[in-house]
Amino acid sequence: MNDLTERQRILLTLVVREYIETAQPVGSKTIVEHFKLDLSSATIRNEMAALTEMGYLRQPHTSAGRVPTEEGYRYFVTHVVYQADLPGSARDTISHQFYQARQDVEQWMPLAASILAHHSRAASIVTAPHSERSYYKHVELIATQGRQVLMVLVMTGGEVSQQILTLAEPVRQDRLSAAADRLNQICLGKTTEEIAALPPGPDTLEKDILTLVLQDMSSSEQRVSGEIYLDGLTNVLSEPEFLESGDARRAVHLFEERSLLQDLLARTTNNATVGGVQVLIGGEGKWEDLKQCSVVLARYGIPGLVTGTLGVFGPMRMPYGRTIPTVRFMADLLSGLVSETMVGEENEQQENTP
Amino acid sequence: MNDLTERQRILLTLVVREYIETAQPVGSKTIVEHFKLDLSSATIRNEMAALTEMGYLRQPHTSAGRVPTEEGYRYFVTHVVYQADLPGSARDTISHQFYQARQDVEQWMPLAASILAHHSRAASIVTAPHSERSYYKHVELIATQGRQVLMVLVMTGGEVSQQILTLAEPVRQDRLSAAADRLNQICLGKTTEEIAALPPGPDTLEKDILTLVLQDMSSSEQRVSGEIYLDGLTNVLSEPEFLESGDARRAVHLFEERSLLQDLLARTTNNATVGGVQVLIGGEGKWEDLKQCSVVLARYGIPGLVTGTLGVFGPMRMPYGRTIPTVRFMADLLSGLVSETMVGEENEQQENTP
DNA sequence: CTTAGCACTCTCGGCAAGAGAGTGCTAATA
DNA sequence: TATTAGCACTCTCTTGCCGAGAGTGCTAAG
Repeated sequence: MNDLTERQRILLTLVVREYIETAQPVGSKTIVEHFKLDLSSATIRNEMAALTEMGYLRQPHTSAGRVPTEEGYRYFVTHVVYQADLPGSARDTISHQFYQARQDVEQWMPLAASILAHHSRAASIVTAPHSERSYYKHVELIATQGRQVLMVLVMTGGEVSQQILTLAEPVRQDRLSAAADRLNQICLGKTTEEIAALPPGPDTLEKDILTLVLQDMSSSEQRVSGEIYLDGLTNVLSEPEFLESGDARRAVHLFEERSLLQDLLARTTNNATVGGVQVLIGGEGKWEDLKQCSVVLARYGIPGLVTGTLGVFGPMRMPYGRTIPTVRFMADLLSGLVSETMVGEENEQQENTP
Repeated sequence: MNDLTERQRILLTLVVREYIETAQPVGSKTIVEHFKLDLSSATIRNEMAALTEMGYLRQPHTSAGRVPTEEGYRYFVTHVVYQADLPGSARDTISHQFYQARQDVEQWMPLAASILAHHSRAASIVTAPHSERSYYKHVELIATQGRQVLMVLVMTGGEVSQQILTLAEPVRQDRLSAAADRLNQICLGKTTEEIAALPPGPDTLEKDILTLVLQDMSSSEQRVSGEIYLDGLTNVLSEPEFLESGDARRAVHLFEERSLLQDLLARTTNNATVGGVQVLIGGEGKWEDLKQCSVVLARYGIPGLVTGTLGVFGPMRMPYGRTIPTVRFMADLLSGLVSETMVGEENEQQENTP
């Protein structure tokens, strides 16, 4: 693959850059004029023919300019922009936005999605951090009308889940509180297995609740990711390649169908690339719905403990030079937030100047 | 407005129905053939001319069939389908789906959105129930690394909010738990004002937390609605009127920009209609982005206490006959769920066979 | 190896012609 | 008086065609 001459590499880069910007097939003349090369258009044509031969460019029809192929984008991404860094000014803006929202944990994920969408001018996906193992922290029982009880379960790491429990007969709030207190003493910090192994107490109310707690914790462990946040769909829809063809619908469909999205995100777990950012170009033959699209993904968090995924989705003609560094930076930033917030077990104190 | 003859009403209904189904301007001949009327197309033409004169129909161009105007849809909605009922089979299906998810409170809203989207074949909006007044229920403090503390605040009704608190110096978990316990004893069931009026204690940690609690509770009170759930965007995007024109983008934009959405939803608060379902046709001159669209909205919950909004968004050419009853039914269903789950203060027990 | 020149190919916008759909009007009819 | 058949008219949509424009590939010369 690396059989490109220096000039061919430069040329390919120029074509990709130009096409990304204009969405028009780019011709030899355009290149010469636009970039003031000391070459004639005929030379460029020869080189372009070579690049086309090699599979990096293609022509929509005989007399049109060239358009990058998936291979062409791939070359561009891996050899040219992959190592690019986010400009300091952008880093500062983003950090600042997060600093302002630092208190409001619930804002983090939507904010991350919004920033990603805005900076990459495409659609963004962010999943909330998710623990592979759940540790019991606290349960709360709230009496509602009739025989129904609202259970709020807090797990270490701050994951909260709510369930409704219907009892055989009404129970007063004070008895519920007492039951919750006892469970909290018994279960604090325990894993699913440890709780399951506890000797069953005499109280049926407590047994019922424990069952529900276990169910909740294990279903949380079985989930692949935390909640999914999306933003910036409009950015994608306004791209020319989506305006007409029905591809837009297919792409949005992928976004709405959570199971498909999960499938896509799962990809990052197995298949990590240097620097953590992974670029899927044109669905890589696996996702029919992503034919004309690219996805830039990264994983964040503490590997093996709490992790999440974030990424950007857009047309194949995507400003990778800005998207990739942004995704990388956001992943680092969220990793930082997660490890600061992560609840260690009796971890040493650790100073952190803001 | 009611100056329509019986035959004109029927005809208008037929035209609207036909157009909703085919998305094509409907001509006099089509009507006669399709509905086997004992009239000639010439008669239909005369009546159509009259309806056009009155503003219920219009012609895209001289020699095309007729298309309903906004007025036409409005007539159709108020005089024809508004009172329609959801078929029993659909009611059963929906009830069943909710019954299966009854335990999982967190599933309710996404499920409602999904069902609405599916049954109305359009995009759906559901806001989580939201209390106008917050009552303190429980606070949970979780030590994380360094000087940061994760605070989980549970309010009556089951609203949960999370915040990060950065302390002047590290504090151990047991001290945090003690502080939380004290606050929970003092504040249980209190409103924002009552908590604000409490005499300040000596402990700075507790004071800090109380400040944050108050801030959280009042910001929750100031919000107009709970979290917003969307679904079924793809349904809308695949409608022919959105496939081409850039209107799709504008509509999706409305969906993404939460502030616009809030604005739209706020409408239902002031301006309720009989039966609770409100239909906005063509933006009603107020929302430029909704030019070609309609929105069917309803409010659910317990008025003055906990309420939420739900609705459907689609092209003006929407199957109102199915959408309106579905929205009404879902609103009733969610109202039921909310009032069952709602935490009364020492409310009497009340039997409820499932 | 580079470049000027040229024939060739393909798209796209404009234009005209014909088909098709649907209307409005008029005059005849029940 | 209400309905209907008939007909001329209008407008859109498709098709085919033409020429302009853009870009290429090839060849031959520098």
